[in-house]
Amino acid sequence: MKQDQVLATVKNKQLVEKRRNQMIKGAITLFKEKGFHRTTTREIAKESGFSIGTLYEYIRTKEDVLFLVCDSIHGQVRERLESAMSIENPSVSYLISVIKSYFKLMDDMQEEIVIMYQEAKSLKKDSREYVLKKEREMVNMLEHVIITCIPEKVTKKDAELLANNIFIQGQMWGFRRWALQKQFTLDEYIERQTKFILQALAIEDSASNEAY
Amino acid sequence: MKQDQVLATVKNKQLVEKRRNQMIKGAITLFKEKGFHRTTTREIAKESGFSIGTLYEYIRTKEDVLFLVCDSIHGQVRERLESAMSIENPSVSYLISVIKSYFKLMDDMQEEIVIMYQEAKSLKKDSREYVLKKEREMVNMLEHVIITCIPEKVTKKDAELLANNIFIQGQMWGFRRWALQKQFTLDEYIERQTKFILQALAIEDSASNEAY
Amino acid sequence: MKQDQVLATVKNKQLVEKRRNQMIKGAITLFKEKGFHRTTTREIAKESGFSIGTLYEYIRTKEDVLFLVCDSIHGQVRERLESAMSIENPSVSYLISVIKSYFKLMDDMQEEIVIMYQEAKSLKKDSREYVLKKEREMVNMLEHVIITCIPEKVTKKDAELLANNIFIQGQMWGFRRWALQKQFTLDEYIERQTKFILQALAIEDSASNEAY
Amino acid sequence: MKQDQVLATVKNKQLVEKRRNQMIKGAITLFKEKGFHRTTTREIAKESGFSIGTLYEYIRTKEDVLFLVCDSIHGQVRERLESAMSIENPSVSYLISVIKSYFKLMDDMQEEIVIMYQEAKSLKKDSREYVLKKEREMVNMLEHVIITCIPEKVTKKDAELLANNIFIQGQMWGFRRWALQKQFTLDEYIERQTKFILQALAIEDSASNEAY
DNA sequence: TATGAATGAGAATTCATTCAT
DNA sequence: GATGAATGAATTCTCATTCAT
Repeated sequence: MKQDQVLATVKNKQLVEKRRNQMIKGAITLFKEKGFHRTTTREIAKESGFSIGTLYEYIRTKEDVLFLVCDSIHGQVRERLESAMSIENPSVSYLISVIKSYFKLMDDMQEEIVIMYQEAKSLKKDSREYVLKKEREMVNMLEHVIITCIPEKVTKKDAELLANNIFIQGQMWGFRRWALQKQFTLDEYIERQTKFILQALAIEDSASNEAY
Repeated sequence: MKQDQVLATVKNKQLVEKRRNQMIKGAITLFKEKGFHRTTTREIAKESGFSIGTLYEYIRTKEDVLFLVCDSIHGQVRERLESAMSIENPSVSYLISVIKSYFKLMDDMQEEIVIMYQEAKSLKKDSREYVLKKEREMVNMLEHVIITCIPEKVTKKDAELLANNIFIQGQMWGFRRWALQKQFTLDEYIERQTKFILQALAIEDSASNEAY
Repeated sequence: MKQDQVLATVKNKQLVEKRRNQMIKGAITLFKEKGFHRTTTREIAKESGFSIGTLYEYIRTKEDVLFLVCDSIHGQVRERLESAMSIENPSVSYLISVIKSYFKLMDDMQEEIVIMYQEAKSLKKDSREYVLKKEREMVNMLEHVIITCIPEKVTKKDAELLANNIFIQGQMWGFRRWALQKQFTLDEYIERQTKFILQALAIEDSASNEAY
Repeated sequence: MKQDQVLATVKNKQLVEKRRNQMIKGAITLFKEKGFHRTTTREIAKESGFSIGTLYEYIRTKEDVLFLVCDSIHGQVRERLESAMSIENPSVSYLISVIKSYFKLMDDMQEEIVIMYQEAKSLKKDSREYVLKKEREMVNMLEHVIITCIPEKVTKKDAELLANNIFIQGQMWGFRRWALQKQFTLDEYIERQTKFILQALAIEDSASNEAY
């Protein structure tokens, strides 16, 4: 984990991890409410259950908190995505199930995703690139599934674009919830988006139906 | 235009419009560089070519600048989208041309779109809702084109989802440029996304090819 | 009148007087509401019925407005006090009637008096001294009445102190209205204060009763 | 003490009290010179011996400083008045001594009294009412002494008015010092005012003389 | 004379960060 | 390791005053 990019004064590794988790939890709660810029370090410290002095024993700057938050969110997303992908053999229905898992995951983590979207630009170059790299890895995971599941249906570039499309359609669910969640239930949304994807690839509906 | 939601001390309407345009231009330049929060009102005034005092003759609060910027961007997008849509009879190739225009538009306005995405949440409730309403209208325009061009191919809900997909795919081009613009030229991106869309609707490729 | 201490750009004397009267009227209205410091020159101009530019054709600084206001209030008080004093022969009942007139006057001008009390210290040295001199003149008028009406009852110093007492008892009526005006009607207040004054001078009550 | 109406960020109660006392001292010095509105928070901080940041750890707004100052002055006045009143049996000479103490007190605190008079109106409703209530209590203390010392000489209403008169005659000494302190020494002022009061109540001079 | 747009010094307040205890 | 008081640069916003038209 590249959490170590963020320097702590405290040496005890376990303690650092424990405190940072408190911090991330507290910060996410606050960032959801008021965003990064409108949240003060004092508030983060308080919400995390320790003093402002202690907060600064575990980070160097306020931006570090944002980085830890982004990193943590990515970690969670990745972990869950990996666990959804680890087992099965490549097949259309496996692809469908991965898409479904990903969309459900995005539903669970709506607010975290919104935070990342809106605040990541406040990271400074290095951290931002690190976060983007992580994101790219996730898109690559989707791309990989597409390629392995339906190799004869897509070119590399198709898969790439498709992976990006799926990726942001998942984010869109949370990001544009005020528009989408009025019109669709999550299952409906998943079903329809999946149908579009499969049809775009000229994959028979039957496969889709089976998967459900 | 609901620019009048923002109160000015200065009475001369023409002057207000002129100065606000200077202001919007200056602010966009700065917001592109450093975002809304990191830009100071003094910088905005300077970049706009007048003093801080003058700035505040034309707005009430810093947030007003953001609102004016968002409103202006929406206005531009809408105007160009309308001019791309006004003329022709509904047809598949017309649909294709609208999609193309929209994507090109999003390419032109990449940075403005990014600003809106990342900063609109800093608007307070009223303004935010106003901006969202404008956005919804634009999605509706796309939806309307879809429905009128290929009525027999889509249900209302299909059209709705599709319009949202197209909408964010356009934004994605700017938003995820670091990923996409390495892999695709704009034309390639348009062509491939269009292909996916048409195939998803089981519309013959020929139509697509014709349009190009 | 020493209004000429305040310089105007405009030369036409009549116009200057007219505009200044508008100005004083407007300013008093506003000062009553929010005090001198919380009132802006723009508000004064607006309330007076002309533009900020015009305002500054008739004064040099904001403080000038305050001076004009204080001067005007004093002028009014003095004028009314003089008219209450001009006619009669000295006598106890004349003294009583002057006291009564003065208290009634203070009742009429409560708010103006409060303004003067609270804001005069914002005048700069010169103006403040001028205003204080005017005030002293008014106390002198009361003192003069006392001395001429009851020469055998008071020494010079007694009269002086008494005049001051009466002067501030009149102001107190407006100044401490939240306390006094709950407990006393104006007439009652006048009657009781008069009684105290006369008794302090060992003047028979009969005189007081006659006067009423 | 209702100093707690003013919120501090700092938790240590003793420190809060210490710093606020520094602050009140500094503020009074400055308010005497230039009044509340012309004094900046930075000046207050500097005069108090700490930084502007520290100042704001102990208050929320500039107005809080004014409230603290008024509250403190009232506290001092009350304390001294109470200590002047606590001991003796009711009697005319006791009344005389209380009046004397009060006038001496007003002499000592002239400038503070002037501050309160001129600036209290800048407090917002809640605080202003709180301050007025305190003032009323002080008048009540005087009234109580009057009633207990010379019950057969005054009605309730007489006592009430008298207490108000004494109260403002004390304030007048500082408030109109430019007029009074040229003509009278403090002792002379006290003696003469006392004489007027007693005569107004038809109390023999002998009592007055005894008391001196 | 009248107007009102422009100016910028100045004010209150915030908040990330440090450091002595 | 933990605390929280202290700091002051930075920020938003105001408003008296000027001056070209």
